[in-house]
Amino acid sequence: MGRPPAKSPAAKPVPRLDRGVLPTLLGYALRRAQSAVFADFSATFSAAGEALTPGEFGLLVLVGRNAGLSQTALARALGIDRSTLVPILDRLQARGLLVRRRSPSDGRMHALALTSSGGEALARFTGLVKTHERRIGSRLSAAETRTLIGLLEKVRLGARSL
Amino acid sequence: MGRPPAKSPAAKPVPRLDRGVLPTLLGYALRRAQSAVFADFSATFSAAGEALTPGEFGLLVLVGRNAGLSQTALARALGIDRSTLVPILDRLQARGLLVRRRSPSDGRMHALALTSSGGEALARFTGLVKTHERRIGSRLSAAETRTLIGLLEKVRLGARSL
DNA sequence: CGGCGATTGTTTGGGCATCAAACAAATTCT
DNA sequence: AGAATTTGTTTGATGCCCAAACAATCGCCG
Repeated sequence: MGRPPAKSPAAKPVPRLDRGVLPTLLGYALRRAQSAVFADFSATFSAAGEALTPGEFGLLVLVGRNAGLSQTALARALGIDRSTLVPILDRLQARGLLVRRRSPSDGRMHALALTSSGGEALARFTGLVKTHERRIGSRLSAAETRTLIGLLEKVRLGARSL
Repeated sequence: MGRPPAKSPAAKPVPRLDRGVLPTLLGYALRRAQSAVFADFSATFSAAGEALTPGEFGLLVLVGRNAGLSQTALARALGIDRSTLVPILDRLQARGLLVRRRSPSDGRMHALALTSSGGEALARFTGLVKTHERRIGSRLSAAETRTLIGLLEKVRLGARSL
């Protein structure tokens, strides 16, 4: 499938370009893997007629599991600015997946919560994520997957320059 | 500066929020590691008074190592659309790091090449990247780093849904 | 108890990545 | 020669990201 067996002598040279040091770089491998995984995530959802990004999934899980979370706390957990979170919540709220309720104890805060339909959607999404995870981990044994997650965690901690 | 050592009993509860299934997900670990690594990359460069993204570094390496590369070939290698590449090259060219020369053999193509100053800059950048790589890999043995890169490659191949 | 400082969510403004669609110029195929 | 393809570009639409400024609200402290 790479190229027509041996037909046209030099239809498309496909020069197999030189990547220099890149293949030895951890950051490069990470970036490429991340990109492929993101594409697989998107494809898995759109194939099921759903639309969601990994970030939105993480957000929904966090809100679903932590009742009455504030936007600032959520932004912190996601590692993004509070102002960045606003349009994301707007969209999710417009889709009817979550609501911003005024906190009774503190009039400044919004207590975030999934709607019932948001809860159902999250269950559905979680199923799709499991399918997706099965695919991206298909070339790894269960032990390798655990190892990988552990190593990624070490990288994350080592990178801390924030 | 983090917080007053042990003064007020419950100044900020910091509720340690529940991440649900997220910690078991490979995609989640990947995304978090990627984010931290990106931040470390930026910090490493800006601390040295330079400014570059991982993507730009990869692009420069590719152009430096593959003389006369066309924009379409480069976009393919980077996994982005040719139209996305245009403003990126504009910026790099404006910084004097590379040039678009018209190909003598094919008037449609641009033969990309680093300028001499671009070559010098790339050498400097490569040094910074090595520093950065040392930091993000600081909690890993050399063997673990190799293992990690190998596992990431397997993930990338497994994810192929393009 | 009244004002001041801190916190929260939001708006605005700027930057950058990404894709799709449409186009002119150049090349290649028929 | 004429048609089809390729290449780089422009335009338009999303979306993420941050910083700075702001109104509303809360909490502390005099």
